[in-house]
Amino acid sequence: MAGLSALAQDTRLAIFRRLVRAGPAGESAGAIAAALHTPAPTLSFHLKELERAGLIAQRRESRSLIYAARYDGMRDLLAYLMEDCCAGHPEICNFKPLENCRESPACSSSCP
Amino acid sequence: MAGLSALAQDTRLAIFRRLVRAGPAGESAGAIAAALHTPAPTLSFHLKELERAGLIAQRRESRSLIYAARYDGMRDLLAYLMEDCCAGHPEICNFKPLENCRESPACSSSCP
DNA sequence: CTAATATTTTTATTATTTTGGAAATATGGA
DNA sequence: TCCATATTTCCAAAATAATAAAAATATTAG
Repeated sequence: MAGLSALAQDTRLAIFRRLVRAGPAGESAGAIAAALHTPAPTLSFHLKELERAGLIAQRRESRSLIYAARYDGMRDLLAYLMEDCCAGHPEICNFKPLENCRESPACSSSCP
Repeated sequence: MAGLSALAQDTRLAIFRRLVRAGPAGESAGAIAAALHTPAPTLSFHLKELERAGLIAQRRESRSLIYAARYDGMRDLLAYLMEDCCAGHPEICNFKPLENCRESPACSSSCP
C-alpha cells in the first residue's frame, strides 16, 4: 500500500496533517517548506511521494504550486485498513467516538 | 507513528493480515515463516518490528513462540489516523459501510 | 545429560530511502 | 526582453532498513 509508506515518514506525515487542516484552499510548496524548515528539493521529493500515493493534489496558481489534501485518498486508506482488520474482527472498530465527527451527519451515519 | 512504518512493508503487512485472520489463537513463528516462504531470521526481524509497534503480542507455548494480533494496537492506529483527518474534515470518514462490521453491535454503534 | 526442535541474536551485506546543493524550468512583471 | 520569484529535476552522498547465513539460546523428550 503506497498510502501507508507515504504517511510512514515524519516529514510527509507533517505535510499531510498541515494540508488536511488547510482544507481545500491548500498551501503553496514554499509556505509548507518555510513552516517545516525543510529545503525546497527535500520538500518537493516528499510532495511528489504523497501525490503518487493519491493523498494530495497539485494545482498551479500563478507562480505558486498549491497542494491540497485529497480526502478520498485518505478515505481509501482508512477503508483499506478497516477492511483488512475490521473484516475478521469487528471489535477492532470499537472506537471511542470522536466528538467532532459525531457532529457531522455524513460521519455519524455511515462509519463501518 | 511506529504503527504506520510497521505496516508499510509488504512482508510485515502480510504477517499482520495473517495474524488478524488467525484470531486470538495466533500462529507460531515457524508456521508464519513457512506460509510466507521467509527465512527464520528475516521473519523474526519483522515480528520484532510489529511487536515494537504494539500490533502483535508474543507468547510461548512449549517450544513454539506464538504470535497474535493485538486488536487494541490496530484500533489505536486507526483512531490516530481518523483523529488527524476526520478531525478537521469529517467527510473523510464517510465510508461505504462494511457489511460484516454492521453486523456487530460493537461496531455499528460506536464508529467515529 | 544429550539430542532434537523452535526460534532469536549477531553480524555483514545489499538494497532502498532520504537529503540537499547546483542546475533547470515555469510564470509573471518591469 | 530581461529579471525575479517559485519550484522542480538531477545527482551524488549519507542514512536507514531489509536480508539471510552462522552462531547462540530456550524448551522439551528420551
